[in-house]
Amino acid sequence: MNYAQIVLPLNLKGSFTYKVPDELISDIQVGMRVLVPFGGKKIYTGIVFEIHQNAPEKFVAKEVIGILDDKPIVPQEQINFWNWLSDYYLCSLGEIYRFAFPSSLKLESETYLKIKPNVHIDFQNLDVNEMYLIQALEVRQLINLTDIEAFIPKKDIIKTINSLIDLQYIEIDEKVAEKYKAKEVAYVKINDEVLKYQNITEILLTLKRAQKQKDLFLHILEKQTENPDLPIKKSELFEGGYFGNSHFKALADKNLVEEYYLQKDRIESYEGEIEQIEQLSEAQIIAKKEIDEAFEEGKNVLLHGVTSSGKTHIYLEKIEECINEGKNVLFLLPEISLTKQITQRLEKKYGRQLGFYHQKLTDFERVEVWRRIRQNDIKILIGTRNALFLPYQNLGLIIVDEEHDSAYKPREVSPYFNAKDSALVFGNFYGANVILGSATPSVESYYNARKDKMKYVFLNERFGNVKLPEYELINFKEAQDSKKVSGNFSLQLVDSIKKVLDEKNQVIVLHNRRGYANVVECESCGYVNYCSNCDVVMTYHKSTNEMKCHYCGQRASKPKTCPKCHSENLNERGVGVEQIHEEVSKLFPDNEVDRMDVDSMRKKFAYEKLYEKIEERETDIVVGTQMISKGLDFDHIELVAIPKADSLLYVQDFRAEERAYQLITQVSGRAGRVSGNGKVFIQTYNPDHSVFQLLKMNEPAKVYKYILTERQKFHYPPFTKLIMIELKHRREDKVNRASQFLGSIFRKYLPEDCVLGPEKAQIARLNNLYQFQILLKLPRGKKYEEYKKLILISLKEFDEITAYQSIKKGVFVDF
DNA sequence: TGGTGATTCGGA
DNA sequence: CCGAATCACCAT
Repeated sequence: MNYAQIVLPLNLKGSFTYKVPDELISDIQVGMRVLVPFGGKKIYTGIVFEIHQNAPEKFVAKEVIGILDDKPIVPQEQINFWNWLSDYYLCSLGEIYRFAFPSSLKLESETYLKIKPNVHIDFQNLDVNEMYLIQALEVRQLINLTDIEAFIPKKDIIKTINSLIDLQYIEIDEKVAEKYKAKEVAYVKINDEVLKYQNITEILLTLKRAQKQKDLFLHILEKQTENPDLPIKKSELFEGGYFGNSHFKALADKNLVEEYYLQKDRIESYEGEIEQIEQLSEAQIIAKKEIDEAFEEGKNVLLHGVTSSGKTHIYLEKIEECINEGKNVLFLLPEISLTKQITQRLEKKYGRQLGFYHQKLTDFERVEVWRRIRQNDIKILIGTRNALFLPYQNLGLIIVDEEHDSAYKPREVSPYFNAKDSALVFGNFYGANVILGSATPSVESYYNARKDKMKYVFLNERFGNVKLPEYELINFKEAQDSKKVSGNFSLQLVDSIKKVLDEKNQVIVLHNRRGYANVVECESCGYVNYCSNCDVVMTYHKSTNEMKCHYCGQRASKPKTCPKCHSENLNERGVGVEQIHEEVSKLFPDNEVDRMDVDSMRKKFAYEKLYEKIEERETDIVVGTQMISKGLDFDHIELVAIPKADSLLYVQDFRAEERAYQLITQVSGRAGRVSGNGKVFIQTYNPDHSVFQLLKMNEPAKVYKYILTERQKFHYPPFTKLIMIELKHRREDKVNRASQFLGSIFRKYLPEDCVLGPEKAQIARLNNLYQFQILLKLPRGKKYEEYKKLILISLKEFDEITAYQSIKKGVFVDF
């Protein structure tokens, strides 16, 4: 007897055992998709993770229904990777599977209704809904459950179906249908027979009384002879409106031309010129050499290149080398909107061998990329974190660009994994080299590189030896005391900006807080507007004149009077980016000032439009949130201003300083990219703060040394490992008790100083769920593995308490 | 008391 | 995660 371990696309621990029927045993292989029944009568697409002969003892295994692939769709390297992810991040294989696969590849059975054969239906005794359903079934034979909603009220559906089943009139059926459909495009050509055996002049004679048909025939013939390998699109013929489909049809009826179909990629590839890469600078050559050496030793690389140092040049060289060795490349980016520069350059060089994979593709587009990767049709794949799950054949190089970016580990979607760290392991499974690149590496990566776990390669100069921007700290307290301020801007800053604008250059103003004012408060009774779903005050957005909750998205209109005491003295407190934008517009009325944040970029192509506006220098000042630190590589930005820099540091998070450093450095990098005269103004009440002082020195090593010392002092990563467990429930008392209990289990197994909490989460209630957190601070190395086993035991012990099963639990490794 | 919506539980 | 089973509550 043969059995298989199957992973199902459900959030369930581990894999499930199924019997492999004898007729399938010769075809089934690890990594293939199979159809299996699960639960009541549903059929799912599972992945074969193992084939063995051990009959289960505690239950009777169901049988595999069928195999969907003729060769494995998940390569062994991916299977290893999934197992590692599930083990390291304490998440289930099912979760990973659901995340990894486009849903068109995960077929699920759908429930259909049909009329039982040979029944006599007595319409007299049916109610209206039952009548509708029967009539619909008589017309359509099969009806999908969701379609019924169109003609029966939702609440009556179950009742209607059940009663008809009781009457033995209808039955339920499960069907699995292929979802993916190739897109087909019509092409035309001259009938082969015509070309071989007939005389063109004769044909033209027969067409002499149909001028348009004749013209069309000649048009197609001409195109075809001109370039026999280039298929002619049918739609192309009708462009300009001279020919119509009737002309074509007439020719086709005479068997002179024919129509054929080709499957078309949904994603258009670049088909323009192919270009060579530019020469590397001296510094780049040295850096590249160091990378080569590291790869020889089998080491991965952290490429720390200051802004505009031309990391991309080096990537391009390494990509080229890898391709020449016949291997493929995976290029990871934190988000797809940043692809512009890199893709433009790669497209010109590799054309059709380039593929994209990211969250914005439709499902069918994803499937097409899947197939092309599987057929080894794509040499370079540019993608976001979900591109780690494509079925690569022969991966030689992985590049993780902007490796510090937090988009590599979003907290909102499960499974919770960090794509940057995972890429290193993934590369290992494939025997591929990995480069992590950034102008501001994460402290963890920097530490690992310095500890020789990776090779540290530092590119300390901008390309073409352009000078790095200069930092200037403005003591805002002093400016205020000497009355040299206008709102949130010191006169010194205003003058500096003016100077840059006078030279027809551009300015960036960073203020990392959305909305207009943080809080609207009643002056007489102190009332503030809380979100009804979350324990969070709502932010005032002036542009849309509404209050928004930034966590659950709820909106409300702005109160004109205090809802509690009806006072009209409503006070706006806390400065948001909208307010800074308004201020800047007033300070520089003759200049064009634009705002860039998630709220103003919501409209379609808003980003593209603004990007172009800046590029064409129609915009003089861009005011924005952290968004402006990414991808805005323009030649004429000479000044970056951060009017309220302290707000970047006042965040309750041990990474606050790291983040502030990264954000300021990234946004500064936009200044003086060509001129080398870039200036960065940081307005602060604490000009002596270490982060600001260190930034000013422009010596990254000192910044990292400072942050690492702090981290070591307070036992934070990279010196310890953090695991955070979050419990959520609608009822506060229940989740409170549950987290106390879980905390006590942890304390039973782990040393006291490893367990912190439970505590109310910073946002105690989110979307009507109360949340509590337990933080585990664990030692690194061998001890960690030991402790992790104990954590697993603890979590299992907790799961066994039935009363707490309704509590939602999230486990975040490397929090 | 039966019907409805919410909660819990098992799945191979 | 999904559906079946069970539970809790309310109107009749």
